[in-house]
Amino acid sequence: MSVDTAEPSEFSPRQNAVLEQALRLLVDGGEKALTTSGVARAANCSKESLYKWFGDRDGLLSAMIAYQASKVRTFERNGERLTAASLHDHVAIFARDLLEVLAGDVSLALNRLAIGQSNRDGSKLGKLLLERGRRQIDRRAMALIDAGKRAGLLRFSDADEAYHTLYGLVVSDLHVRMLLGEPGLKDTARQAERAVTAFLRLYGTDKVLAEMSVLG
Amino acid sequence: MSVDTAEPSEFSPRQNAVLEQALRLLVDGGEKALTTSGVARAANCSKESLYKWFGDRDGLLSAMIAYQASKVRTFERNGERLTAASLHDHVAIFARDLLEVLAGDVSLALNRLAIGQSNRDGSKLGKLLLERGRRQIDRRAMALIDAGKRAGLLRFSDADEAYHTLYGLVVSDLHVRMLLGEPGLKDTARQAERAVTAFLRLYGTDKVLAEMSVLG
DNA sequence: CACGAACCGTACCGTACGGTACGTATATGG
DNA sequence: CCATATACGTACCGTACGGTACGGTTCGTG
Repeated sequence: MSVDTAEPSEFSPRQNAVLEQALRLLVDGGEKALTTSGVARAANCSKESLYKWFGDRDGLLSAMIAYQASKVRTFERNGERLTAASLHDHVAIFARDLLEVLAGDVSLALNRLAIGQSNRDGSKLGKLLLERGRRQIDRRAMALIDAGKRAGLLRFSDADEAYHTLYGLVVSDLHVRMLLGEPGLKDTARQAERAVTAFLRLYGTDKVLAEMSVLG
Repeated sequence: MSVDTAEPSEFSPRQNAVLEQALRLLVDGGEKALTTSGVARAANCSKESLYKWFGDRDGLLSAMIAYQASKVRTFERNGERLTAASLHDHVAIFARDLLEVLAGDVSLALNRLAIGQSNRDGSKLGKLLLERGRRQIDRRAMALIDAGKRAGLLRFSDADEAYHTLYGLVVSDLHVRMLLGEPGLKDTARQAERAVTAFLRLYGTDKVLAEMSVLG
């Protein structure tokens, strides 16, 4: 297992600026618009530099994913003591954040890119996206539900199973629908609230369930 | 609202054979391998016929989706009286079928194709895929949970909400992971069973819950 | 049989992309 | 002030694709 040191800056500032422009091109026009000439033009750099820095086009794509992942930082959980109410709130916030991340322009564009290439390159980009992009949010969620269990508020045998249940309740088919381009999927608040209620009903201990029946 | 007459054969047999070959090319090599010349060669037809039948490349892609959707037929529900046990079984079967469909070679390839093009063509293919490919399975599920409600086994106010919850419980992030190329996601039986249990716990009436606590 | 429609195979065209090479400018260091 | 490195901009090359044109073949029909 490799050490998890997210290098402070995997690329030089100049290279970061180039990757930023590349992401912008990708978001605006899809993969077709992401040509090496286009990136060079948009970023005011030469194609020769592009190839020197990133090897080839696939290297550029990988670098874009790595760069974007390095930008997203999910704040660490503080060690406060959880109550039924605060657990509910934290899960709700997680749900909303998750939906917000998945619905982001850049996230959607990168997922589309990786999915489009996944049966050509042996899903190299897909693996990268899952590892670099999802680990953060996974860890945050796992820490949260683990804390809920330690506080006697959640009950489960397999934390991974519980997390995937939560994920499914929150996201449902929204991610794929957004990836397919379906518009007007912005009512995240209601969706998140429903998911939290269902999750707590499934995995909450009596303490939590009592609180819920009082409130709802 | 348009009449839902799935024409017995939207295309001629010859054209169906061509579309079959095109799907095979797409499944094997991804979008990059799906060239007009390649399709013509694989199907022993001329490019001229291709353009005559389908207009242009996008027309071919749309035709592939329509053709594949027309092949998938989900048997109608019979009107038998539901019991707690048979409801459980039917939902479990639905869950397994859903996962099996989503994990299919052709389904994954077409979803990847539509997603890859979704921010270029105004998500024309994505819309097509959702409308033609999902309506069948949606209707089947809605009919099932409606029957469960009429039999006094399920309780919910919004059938659409209940269905999306079931969908999320069954699929979780498996679909996107498969689209990204993650291998070894074949343990559908356990996943389906977990989803059914959770769904019935959320939406089952006392009748169902009693039965469940007896069984496990 | 003759005619025409549909179709096959191939050759062809324009374009656009990935990748490379070269000439020039800027800056850093001795 | 010179030398070296780095990077910019442009031009260039090979290739491969979408789309079109054309000659030859099959087949149904009057």
